[in-house]
Amino acid sequence: MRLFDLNDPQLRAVKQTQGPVLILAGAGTGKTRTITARIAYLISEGVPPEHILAVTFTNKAADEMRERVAHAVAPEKAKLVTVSTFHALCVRILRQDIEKLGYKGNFTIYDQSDATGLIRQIIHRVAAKDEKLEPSVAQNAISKAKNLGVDAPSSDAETETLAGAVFARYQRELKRLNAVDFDDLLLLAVKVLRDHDDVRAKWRGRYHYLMVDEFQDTNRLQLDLVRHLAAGEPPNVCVVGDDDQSIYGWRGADVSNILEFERHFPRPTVVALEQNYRSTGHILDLANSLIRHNPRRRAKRLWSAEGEGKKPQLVGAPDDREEALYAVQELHRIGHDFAVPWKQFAVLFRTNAQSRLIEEALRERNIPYRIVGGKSFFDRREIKDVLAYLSLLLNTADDVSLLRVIQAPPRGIGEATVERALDFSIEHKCGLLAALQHPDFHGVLAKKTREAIKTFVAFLDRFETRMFEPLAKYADVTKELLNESGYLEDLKRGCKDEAEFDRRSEAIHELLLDLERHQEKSRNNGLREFLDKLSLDREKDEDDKEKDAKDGVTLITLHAAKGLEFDYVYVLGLEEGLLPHERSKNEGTLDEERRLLYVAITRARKQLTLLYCRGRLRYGQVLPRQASSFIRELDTRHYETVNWHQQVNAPVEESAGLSAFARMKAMLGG
DNA sequence: CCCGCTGTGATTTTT
DNA sequence: TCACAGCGGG
Repeated sequence: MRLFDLNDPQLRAVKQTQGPVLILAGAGTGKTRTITARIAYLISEGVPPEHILAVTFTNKAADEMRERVAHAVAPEKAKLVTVSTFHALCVRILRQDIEKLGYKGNFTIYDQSDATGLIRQIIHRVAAKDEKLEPSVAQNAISKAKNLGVDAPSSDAETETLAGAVFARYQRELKRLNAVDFDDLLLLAVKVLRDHDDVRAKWRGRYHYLMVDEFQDTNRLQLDLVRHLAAGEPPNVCVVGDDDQSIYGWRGADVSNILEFERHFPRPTVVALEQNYRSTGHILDLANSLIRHNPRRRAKRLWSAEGEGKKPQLVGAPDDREEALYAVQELHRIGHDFAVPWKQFAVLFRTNAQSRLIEEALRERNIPYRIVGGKSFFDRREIKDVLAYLSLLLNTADDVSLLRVIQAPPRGIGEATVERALDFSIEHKCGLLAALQHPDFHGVLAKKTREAIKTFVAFLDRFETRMFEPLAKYADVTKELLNESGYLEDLKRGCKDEAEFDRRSEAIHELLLDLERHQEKSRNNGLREFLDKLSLDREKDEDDKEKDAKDGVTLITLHAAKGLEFDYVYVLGLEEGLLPHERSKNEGTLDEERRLLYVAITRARKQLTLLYCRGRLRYGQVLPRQASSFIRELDTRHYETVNWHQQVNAPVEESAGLSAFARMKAMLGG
């Protein structure tokens, strides 16, 4: 690592290896480079690389850091550094020590939708006829509680409520299924470290230097985890983050972790990185002028050595259609006139629904685009089905997977039978698979159903044996399983046309290829690892080449844009009620809304356009809108207001009549 | 089992 | 308006 590439504060952060260190890394200030340099420096100072642990939130960040470490130090040393996400780290801890908590080591990890399904089931079972509870609402509440370290309703009174009862039941069911959800990974890891001195000692002995990225996004459990892992007195914990970019409070992230770092780790070295290498001056000053209005924050001021640049623009459009047309027309013009590749442009918005008008406008002009987010590869039905088969073979107590598998394909075990088996399993406190096989259960069934169950159970047995035979190839066995179960046939039957079946079976094929590659690399226990990795990393790694080659405008939510940067950025919907969002007023999270806009502004390298409209089509009606109160907080010296009527000199389009109408309507409404 | 009807609710979503 | 879950009928 070339330390002379670093600026003074960065260098200070790198060289302070002992005790707690807080690096306040403003947007675009070279955070990752500083962390990487610090790891390299530790190694150059003689710290064994296997004693270094770096924790991130996303797999993407972990991959990136791993790669950069590999470039900074000798490969054989880089390999020994542990770079992991919070969740993956917890899986490692739990795979070794979860038995101390009464789970089995081969537990299944439920993703969001698995968990939702289970909660839906439980509500169905627990709720009285006149009671209603949205599964997602319950799931959110449960998640929030768990993120605070609570693993059961805190009082009898609470258990009396439907939500409380569902919570209690959900935790109990998970344990019975030998399954954990994402929050459990943290919760249980903290628990096992907290309650078992030997476990804590083991993990503390392993890592002597801890680094945590995006510390402003940590929740209470994650802070607890760090505290349990941090060894030494004072502990060598280096956290990196930016309180101004804390935008995940609604998911349990607790800014006070970074704001009150000194309380958790006394007498830290605090270094602020303020020199920004991304944006031009006006953009940074605009961002500074906004974020200044937040009361609780660590003072810092981004600056650039690269000059003022172009002033950001503020555009007020008559309605959302015009807003979209304006943004697209502008980026089209710039892209065209200056031959800027489309991937240097991004359109940012608060809610996913806002992307539609932009999409339409881009399509009209034949401009390629990509939408970040949306349905992932692993949410696809056929992929979930195959993974359910594999999970079930590894953990036959996993009823959620069993329920999925039992009806894909339909095999003569219908809903009624499953319902009865479920009741039986609850009554007799056994798993669903055990219930299906129980002689007492068979008593009440028709002969045909009994036979169907026998066939199914025998089928599972057979493939369990084959899958875990020595030298068995997982991918091959799975292929046979999908054929022999009739799954593929059923999949084909369910497809509208040949093309759809090709798409779906191709997806499965890809998955199995991944599995094959994975098994070749890892020795034993490879299937569990494979499933773990998939549950924790939803990103289907497209070929990097493919990704790079693809050019297109990025359409992305404000949240998802954090950490990214683009030459030209358009931020839509700076309106009261949208940004800040309506709900933030009730929830008292105006600061976080402000940070959200701050994050958006600081994404731009060269040029920034902020847009709002006076009327927005919502639920079929044009509603009058007011410009965001945040606009008043922006320093007028650092942006210019675009006069709509003068600016819009575009060729008259078919939309002209409509927009005049909309404008009139908006005027009348406002 | 599949389809279409009806009612409902509608931020953000690293893992 | 629109998407989607939950249902009743064919």
